Amino acid sequence: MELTTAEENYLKAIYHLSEEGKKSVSTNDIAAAIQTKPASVSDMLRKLGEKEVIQYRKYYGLQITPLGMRLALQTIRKHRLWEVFLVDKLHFAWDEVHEVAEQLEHIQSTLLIERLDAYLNYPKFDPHGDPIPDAFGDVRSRPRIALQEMEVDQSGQIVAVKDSSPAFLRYLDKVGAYIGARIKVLDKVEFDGSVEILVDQKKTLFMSKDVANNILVLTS
Amino acid sequence: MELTTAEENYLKAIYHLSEEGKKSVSTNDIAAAIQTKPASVSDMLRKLGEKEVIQYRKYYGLQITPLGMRLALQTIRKHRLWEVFLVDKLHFAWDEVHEVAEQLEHIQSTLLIERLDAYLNYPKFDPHGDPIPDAFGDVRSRPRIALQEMEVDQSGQIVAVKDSSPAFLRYLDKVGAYIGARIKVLDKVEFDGSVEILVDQKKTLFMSKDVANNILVLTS
DNA sequence: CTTATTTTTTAGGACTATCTAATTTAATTT
DNA sequence: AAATTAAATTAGATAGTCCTAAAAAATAAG
Repeated sequence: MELTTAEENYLKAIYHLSEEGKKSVSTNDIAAAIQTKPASVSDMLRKLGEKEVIQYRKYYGLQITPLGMRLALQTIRKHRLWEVFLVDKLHFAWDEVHEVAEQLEHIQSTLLIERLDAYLNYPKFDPHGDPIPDAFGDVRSRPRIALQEMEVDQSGQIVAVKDSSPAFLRYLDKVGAYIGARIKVLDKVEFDGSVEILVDQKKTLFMSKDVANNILVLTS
Repeated sequence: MELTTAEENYLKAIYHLSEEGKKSVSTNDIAAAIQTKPASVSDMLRKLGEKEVIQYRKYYGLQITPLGMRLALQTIRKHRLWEVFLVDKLHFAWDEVHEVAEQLEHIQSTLLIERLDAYLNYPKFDPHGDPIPDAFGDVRSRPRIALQEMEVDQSGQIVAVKDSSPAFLRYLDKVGAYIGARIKVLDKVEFDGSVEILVDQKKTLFMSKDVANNILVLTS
C-alpha cells in the first residue's frame, strides 16, 4: 500500500487530531490543520476511505483503521528521526527543523530509515521531546504532565511542549527552559496561575499560566 | 525561480545529455533518459522554454540557458552530496544510493544543503568519482580517460564510471575494481580490445572492451 | 526530387490535488 | 416542530504531469 505525499499529510493530521481532541475529527479541523479548504478535505476523505486507511461515513465522521494508524506512525517516525538528524548532526536549532522534516518524511526507502535510526543511535525522543515510534509503530511514551499541574516543591524534567510554534520555541530557548532541563516548582501564584521554577538548580524563572500549560514535564 | 520536481528531473537529464558531447539534445534522447514518452517531453520543453531555463525552438532543438545551467548544477550538487552522505555515513553500497538520492535531491532548503556539505567536510567528488559542484555551480573536474584508452604499462586511479547501472556497479565491486583503486595496464589484446590490468599491485584482472570503456581513470 | 521513414508536436484524455460556489445534511435555536 | 445556522459534500474549474493516437515537420532513401 502506497500513499501519495498529500495522502500521508492528511493521514498524519488526522492521527494527530485524534490523539489530541479524543472525540471525532471534523472536516473543518483537518482543513485548519493542513491549511486547506473543507471541500478538498471531503474529497480526500473519500479517497482515504477507499484505500481503507480510515473508516468514513459522510456527514457522520471518521475513524483511523489499524492500517491507517500503522502508516501514520511510520510517517511520524520518519519525521522525528529526521528532526533528530537535523539537530544532532547538522546543528539546526530545534525551531528550524519542522519545515525541512516535513519534506524529508516523505522520502521512500525502508533501508534509509533503518540506517538513519542506527546512525542516530536509536533515539527514543525527538528534539521536542516527542516519542519516536519504532519500526513496528509502537510508541513508549513516558507519563508526563503539564508544568502547570505540578505541585510546589515537585521536581521533574522538561520532555516536550504542546505548542511547538517557532515563536514559543524561541521564547523557551531564550529563558533557558530547553528540552531536558531539570526543574523544580518553587511557587505557584493562586490568582493568575503563574508558576515560579528553578532551572538546573541555578536559575529561577517566572512563567505565565499559558506558558506553563504548554510545557510537559516528566515528574520524578 | 522555483522548479517542480518533474521540471528539475527534465533539466538535469538535459544537462547530462548535453555534457555527453552530444551536439544537440533530442526529444527522443530525453524521453529515453527519464523513461517517459516523447509526447510528454515536448510538453515539458515548451514549459521549460517559458520559464527560460532552456531556449527552445520546436522541431529545431534546444539549448540550456545560463539560468538553466545554474539550476541543473544545483540539483546535481544536492544529488551528489546526498550520495556521499548515504555511503560515508549510512554505509550504503555505492550501487544502492541512486534511487534514494533521486528523491533527496528535490528537498528544498539552502540551509540544509550548506550544513550537509559542511558535515561531510566539503567533499569534492561523489562515491562514483563524479565532481560535486560548489554552491555557485562551479565544477573542478580532473582530466580523465577511459581505461580502454590507456597504454600498456600506464598507471592510474579509477575515479568514475560512465555507466552507473546497479548491475555494472555490482560487477565492479565483485571483481574489486572499486572507485579509488590504483591500477596498471599489463596488456591490451588487439583483436577484441580487451585489457589486462593489475589492481592495487596484487590482483590481475581481464576486462572486455565494453567494460574498460565504461571506467574512467585519472592517469598519473 | 519525390517518396518513405523517423522525429517531433498537437489533440484529446486520465488522474491527482486543489479551489469557489452551490447544495445537502446535521445541529441548534426558538 | 419549524426555522435558522453551521458543517459537510458535490459540482464544476484549473493546473500539473502523464498517456495514446493522429498530424506535421524534418531527414533519409531511392
